[in-house]
Amino acid sequence: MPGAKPKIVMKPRGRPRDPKVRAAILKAARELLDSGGLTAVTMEGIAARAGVGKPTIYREWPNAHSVALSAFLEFTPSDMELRASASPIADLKQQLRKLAALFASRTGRGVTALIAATQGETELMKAFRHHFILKSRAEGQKLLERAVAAGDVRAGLNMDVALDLIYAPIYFRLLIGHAPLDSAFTDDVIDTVMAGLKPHKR
Amino acid sequence: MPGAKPKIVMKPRGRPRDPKVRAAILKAARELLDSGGLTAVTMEGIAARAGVGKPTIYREWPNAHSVALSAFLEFTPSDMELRASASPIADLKQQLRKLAALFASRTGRGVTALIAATQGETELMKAFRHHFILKSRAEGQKLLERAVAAGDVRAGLNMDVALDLIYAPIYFRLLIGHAPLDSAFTDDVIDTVMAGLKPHKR
Amino acid sequence: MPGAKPKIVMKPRGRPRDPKVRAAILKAARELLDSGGLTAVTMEGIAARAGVGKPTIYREWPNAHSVALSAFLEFTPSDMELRASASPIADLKQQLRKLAALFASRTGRGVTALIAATQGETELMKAFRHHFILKSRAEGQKLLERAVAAGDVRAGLNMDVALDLIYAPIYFRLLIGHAPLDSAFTDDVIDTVMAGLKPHKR
Amino acid sequence: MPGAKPKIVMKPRGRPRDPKVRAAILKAARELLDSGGLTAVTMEGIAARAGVGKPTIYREWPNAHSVALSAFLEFTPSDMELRASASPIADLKQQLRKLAALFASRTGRGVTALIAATQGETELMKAFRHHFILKSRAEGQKLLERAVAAGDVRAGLNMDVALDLIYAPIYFRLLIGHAPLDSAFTDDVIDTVMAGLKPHKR
DNA sequence: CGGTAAACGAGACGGTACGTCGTGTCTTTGA
DNA sequence: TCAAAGACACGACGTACCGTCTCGTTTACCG
Repeated sequence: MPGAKPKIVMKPRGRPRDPKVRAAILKAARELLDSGGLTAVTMEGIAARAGVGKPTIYREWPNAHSVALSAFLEFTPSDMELRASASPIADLKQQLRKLAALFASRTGRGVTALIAATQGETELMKAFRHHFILKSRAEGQKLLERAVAAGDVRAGLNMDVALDLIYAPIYFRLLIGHAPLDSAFTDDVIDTVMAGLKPHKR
Repeated sequence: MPGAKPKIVMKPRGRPRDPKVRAAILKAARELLDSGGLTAVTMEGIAARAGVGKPTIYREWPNAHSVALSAFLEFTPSDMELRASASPIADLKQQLRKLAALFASRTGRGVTALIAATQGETELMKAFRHHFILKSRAEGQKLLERAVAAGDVRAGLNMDVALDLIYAPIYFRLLIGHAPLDSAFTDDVIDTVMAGLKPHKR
Repeated sequence: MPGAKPKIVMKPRGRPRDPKVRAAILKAARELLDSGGLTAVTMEGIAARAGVGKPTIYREWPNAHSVALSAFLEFTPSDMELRASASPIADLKQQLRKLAALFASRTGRGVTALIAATQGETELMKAFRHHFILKSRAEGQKLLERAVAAGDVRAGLNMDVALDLIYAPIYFRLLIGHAPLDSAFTDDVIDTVMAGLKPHKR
Repeated sequence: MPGAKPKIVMKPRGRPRDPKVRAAILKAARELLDSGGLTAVTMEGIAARAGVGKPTIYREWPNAHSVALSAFLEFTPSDMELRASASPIADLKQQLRKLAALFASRTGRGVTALIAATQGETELMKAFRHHFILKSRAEGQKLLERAVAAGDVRAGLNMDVALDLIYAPIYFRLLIGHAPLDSAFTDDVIDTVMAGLKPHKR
């Protein structure tokens, strides 16, 4: 698509933002999230820890939660580069394990709480959804399609529902905490989803 | 230790608590949660709206979130009295629809956010889990067992995982908001879980 | 006027204000004014030094300047109890000396700056004017009237102008600082005002 | 000192300063002082209103108050060109009227507050004192001396005190605001100072 | 029936964090 | 090399709630 998107550059006047400052802020936010949980992530705390003025933070983020989310997004490899193996189902299990590990981490736990605490349709929510939920689902969808092609999964399945069945349990256990979130569980999820609950016809 | 726990009644001296005050507090909390979301639920706000002193609230609840949760629990029929029909699967669908409706309501949405925002293992969390999650799961388990007995569901399934597959998607859509949470969806969840993803053997 | 002024008492509900807190705030304000001048008198500074929360101060005063003025008014004997001597003129000189000393002090200097910085007709200004300017003028007026009776001052003088001539130079020197403000000066002011600039008729 | 001070011209390299910029800054400062009082005069406000960068202002003035004072000095005829009449006393009255009018203006009121708020011996203070107070006093002194020569004023008067008596009341009324500052008042000041308070000997 | 103890409203209090504004210094690009 | 634009560290602003406390008042019960 050459020539498209004229990319209005709007050359920025004045002193450019210092990337080191941005990095310090994100680092501070992540450290606070890790050490003190969601409630420890305050604008004042971040500013103090990063050695930065509050207005500097407000210039880029509207509130402390945004900073924490940015930090999470920045520090986390959103494309969790799966080594495609022969079996799409095995790949799915691998992806689920990684996701679970990521969100079960200190920071991940905090971000999950953060997301949950964010009511309504905010920019924050959209960013998170795009970076993690949708990306995971897109990958998952590709894997499922490959599985369909390989004959491991039946055609004509309701893709949206199937994907929810796969990814929802992770967040569910994370939030409710009624049972552990480990790789045995995520593997079981895939197995059970694959097999269904109906008795096998024979 | 038979006969132990003599149940020291500790005859209550002084003025007894006024049940109307308690009701006013819960009412105020619920109204605030409905109208202004989670952030509107503050101790001061509740006290002002209920025409009550702050210490009166602190006498019974440790923080504003607890009050909101109490209000939700109090106002909500936790036993969602299912009319048992002939088909356990149909009953399951019915239960899921009710759950979805409950949590998709203004108040339910608020409580969900509240729960999500509650990090760590608090009394609040436990109460919520007991009243809603575990109760739903217990009912669901009974239904599944009946379905097994009826031959609709295969024996030997991993019950914990199966229940998570059933209930997780509701919270997932509620929290992430990537797709609507309606009865069509909850029905599809049951259907897909039942059928599994594998191609039907013939 | 018996029976008049029904004096609606409006019994104060809730916890009464702690006079010790009030005292601590005023003390802190005065110390700051003394040590760091007007710019050192900040709400945050006062709160920190008094070991008091900011809202506690805002409950009684609208801004830092008010606190400083209150402190000055509180700590200062506004009725500078003059020992009435035989000569009203001598009494006037004595009063002027005291006034000059009061406002030339560290705190007095600060308050003067404060007053000057207060543009417009604020409550603050009115309070200050009432406590110091008007009180001084009232005393001065009495002294002048006694002097008229004693034949030391001519009758029919423009009292307002005369009083301004007496009190203005103190503030003038204080604010402009073009020449020292000492008792020699204040005595000279009285002498010159008394004698006038015209050559003495003989 | 002939030949000395070779007047190192320091050939100005680069872009020369734009005199229009200076004017814009002073104009903005004066407008702000007029419209919003002393507190409205901020570096940021001036820069924004003048369409000028903050450093440009800091290059010439150390703080916002200085700019405001400069603006006042620049826009104001400091030599209030008195038409010398036959009577020095009448000239004095005329001068006092002009002074009062000048400082009673919106801007003048602001500058007065500014001066008063300036504690300590700053450059600002000195500049103001030199431009207005001392200049007025010098003129006044000349007039008084002429009056002495004319026999209207007694010789041997304490000149410093006399001048304070003349000029102080203007600032006093301006700052305290207990009574109006009009030409009737300034005329009365002169009259009363001239006549003194003592009864006329006969 | 009168004392006493707790509940209750009101609100003061020491705090913490909020989000904004102004300061004075700096580092860019553009003229 | 000056000017504009604006980033930056800093610090104070005034507000909102927090959770604790001290009041005076009300309402039961118990002696």
